[in-house]
Amino acid sequence: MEIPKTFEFAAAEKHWYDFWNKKGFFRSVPDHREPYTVVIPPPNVTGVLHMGHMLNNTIQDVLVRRARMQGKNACWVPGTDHASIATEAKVVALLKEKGINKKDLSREEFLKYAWEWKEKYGGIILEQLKTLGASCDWERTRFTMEEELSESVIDVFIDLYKKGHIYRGTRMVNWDVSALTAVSDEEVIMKEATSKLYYIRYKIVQEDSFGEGTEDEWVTIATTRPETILGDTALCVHPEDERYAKLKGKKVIVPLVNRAIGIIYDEYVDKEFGTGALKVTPAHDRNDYDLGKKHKLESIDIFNPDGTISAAGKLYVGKDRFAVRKEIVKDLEEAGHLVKVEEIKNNIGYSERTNAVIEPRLSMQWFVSMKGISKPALENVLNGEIQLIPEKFINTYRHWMENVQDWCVSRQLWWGQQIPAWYDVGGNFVVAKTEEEARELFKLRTPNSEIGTIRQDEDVVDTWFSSWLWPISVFDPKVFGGGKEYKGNADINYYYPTNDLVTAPEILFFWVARMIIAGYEYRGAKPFSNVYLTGIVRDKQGRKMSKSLGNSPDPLDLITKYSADGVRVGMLLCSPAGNDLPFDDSMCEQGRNFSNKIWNAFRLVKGFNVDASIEQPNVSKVAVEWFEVKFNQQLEIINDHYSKFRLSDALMATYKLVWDDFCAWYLEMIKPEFVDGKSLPIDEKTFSATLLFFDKLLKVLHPFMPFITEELYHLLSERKEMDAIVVAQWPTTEKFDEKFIERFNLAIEVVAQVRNIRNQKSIHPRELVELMVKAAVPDNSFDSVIKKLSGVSNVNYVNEKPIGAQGFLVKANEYFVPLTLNVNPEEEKARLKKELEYNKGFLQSVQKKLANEKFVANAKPELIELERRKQTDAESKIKAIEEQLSNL
RNA sequence: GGGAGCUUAGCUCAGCUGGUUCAGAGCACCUGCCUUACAAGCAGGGGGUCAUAGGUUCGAACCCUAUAGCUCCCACCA
Repeated sequence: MEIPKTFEFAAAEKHWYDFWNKKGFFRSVPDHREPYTVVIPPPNVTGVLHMGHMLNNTIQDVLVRRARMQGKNACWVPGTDHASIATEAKVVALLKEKGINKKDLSREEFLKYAWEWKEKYGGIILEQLKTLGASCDWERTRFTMEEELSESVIDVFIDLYKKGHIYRGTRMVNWDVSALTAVSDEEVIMKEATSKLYYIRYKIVQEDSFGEGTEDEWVTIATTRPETILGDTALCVHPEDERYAKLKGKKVIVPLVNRAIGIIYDEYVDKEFGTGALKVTPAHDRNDYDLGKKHKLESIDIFNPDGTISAAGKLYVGKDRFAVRKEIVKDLEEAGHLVKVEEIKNNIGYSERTNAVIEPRLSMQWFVSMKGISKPALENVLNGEIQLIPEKFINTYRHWMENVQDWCVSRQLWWGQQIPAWYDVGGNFVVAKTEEEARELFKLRTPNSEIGTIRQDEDVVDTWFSSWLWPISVFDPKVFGGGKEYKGNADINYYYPTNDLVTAPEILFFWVARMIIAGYEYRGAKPFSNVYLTGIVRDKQGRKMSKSLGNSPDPLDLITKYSADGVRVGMLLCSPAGNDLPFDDSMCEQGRNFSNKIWNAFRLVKGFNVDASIEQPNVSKVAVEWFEVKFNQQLEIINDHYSKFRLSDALMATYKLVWDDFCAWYLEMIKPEFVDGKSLPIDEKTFSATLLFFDKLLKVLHPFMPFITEELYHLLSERKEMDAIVVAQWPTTEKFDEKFIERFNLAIEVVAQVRNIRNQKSIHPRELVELMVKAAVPDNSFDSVIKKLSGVSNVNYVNEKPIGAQGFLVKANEYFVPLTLNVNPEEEKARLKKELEYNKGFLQSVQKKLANEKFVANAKPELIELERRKQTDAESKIKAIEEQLSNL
């Protein structure tokens, strides 16, 4: 049967994925083996696979597959995240298209739509991961908002509240005017922008006057947000600023609204910035808020939640803040209050989810107090209990943890876990799981009074407040079972702590840090031992791949075009941990070509005719011996790369082992000759050794290229029912003779040199040449190799340089290829002279080193010995070249 | 404004505690090859003042200092 020239991957990928799944190879249940556990960073349930996921999940799959082959009980838990803001926004938008306004729906109705939509479109991404080959235990698939997991979130909220780590308070929060919710500091993205700085003058009046200023005196302030003057309640200057000494005992009038406000003095003001005078709007600026608290100022909230001016603003009511900014500038100018406008660079916060400009807003929210509970999370990263890879992220992590701010966890949304707080009509609240429990708590508090209707807090918790439990709750949704005595179920006791977490550095604080915090709080142990932080996938121009730029290829298209194995290899080829990955299709092409190379090596081996009666030729014997050694040497290197999470390096070492060592050298050595239009048969010994090598190589390749390796594993030999490479044993390293490789490398160099001469002289591949060797200590062990691989008919050992031959040197040995034609003495002379010059220079530098007393005194003995050897080597080399030259 | 890191071949990156296993790899490039496993290939080859300037050392890509450029993180200058 004719085997196709290229690997037909599409059918094979589907076939083998189904096979693995059906046989339950990805399934993990606790047993006696050592566990190896990874929890997936749950993608957004509404998400679609993008290049970042591809990189991330390829890495996880490589780690998981290798661990599985190492005999560990590998468990990779998949799942999705409910992503409250993103999903709610999506559902709201979808409803809008249908002509339904969220405002017209009850919470229950809205949630019904949301769930319907989740059931229909959610989790597509998990299906897509299967095409990549992800070996997750799909029976363990979890969703952060499923009932059990939600319950654990509520339990944890209540528990933290009881412990005093959660509090409710009015704070200045980041308000997303588009999603109509508070967001945490981490969800605000600061971007530098060029803004206008408006200089606006306020009229000065006597303190006791009420607006009717008589003096024509002014004070000018600078602001980038002129619309907020509607909420001004003071003007602030530096206490030592003489320019404003005249303000003592005065007031100023807020333009347009004509409200008289007082002057406060505070060192917070930077005298150099603007005019040194600052308007204070406590309701709409974090600093102003602090000033307001300090100086007991009134706070006027001039905005509605959606960013329009509220009634309290008095003017422009109902209009959007940015429209008002334009309008008010015009009005101020007309009224003669606008002094000048400057351009400045400043930072503006945008919502991570909706990209709306964040509005600082005073509101009542729930917070997690971070200082106390985050302590072990910092300590255990600093002391190496949890490793960050690459290490450079430790600094960032520490900085964040040392300056950690309280975490605003309430969100004014419906999609998520509803905060378990209950209010009575008087606005008093208790934190309880159910209404009944809440009532009891109220009763305990005020035993004598009647509890009327109570209502639950409308808000939900931040998504990260649920996903920070992920490494625990996927195994034991009870998390802590409501008490300290809770020991956890069998799963969590077996799988926790997990081993490796693979994720993007962007969510180091959002998620990773918080999982560590929750891990120590609720399991008294780290959630994982290693955190592998991937880079960001960028396009050729270095831009981040994003939907809006349209510069991201569709991963599924890539898989169709280059095969899943090809794409996996492509992703991993140049992505050391923490390095950005400049993505290019050509990398996948390289991956695809590699899998084709492997396929063709298989075609060759499969085509061998075995003849048990023939003896093993010497060249094959040497080849087998050499590859045995080479494989062990390389496997050791590959294992070492893995242990350091250097996956690109592990892949490259594997790539070269297969392509160069196995295909280019080994197979070429053992390949039977071709005579009379037919390939000669191969001996039994060599053949079985080759199959064994191939088998080992496939295993080492498997984590990177699961599909083709499984296919070939079965094509290479008959396999039993449950014998599959996915669960095969990772090859063990055996002792090897490094010296043998060194000796063989000399033969490789001779082959390369002869080939070079053939190339230069355009000698046809089928035309054989002779090779003569002049060596002090002849070693003919590799003559058969040299003959076969460089088209040499005979290797002759001689004492004199032959006439009319082109020579080269390997170490101190001289080699000659006699050429009847084509030898140009002048060229040869020039070549030799150049080589002589180089060696003389080299010798000189070595001699200089050895003559240096300080070097001899300070350098290590081995090093000096090495230098001495170099010296004698160079000397004999020079002698040989000089002889050749004189002979010419 | 504070902090961290980076700068090595056309591109992407290795180069461990200073010493030819120190100037490397893959891709790209150039030159030959349609040699019955593979043209998605084979053989060979050319590319680098290791960002710049000083210093330490017998010896520096590696250590120190300064300079330039880039990247990221954190931060309430209106």
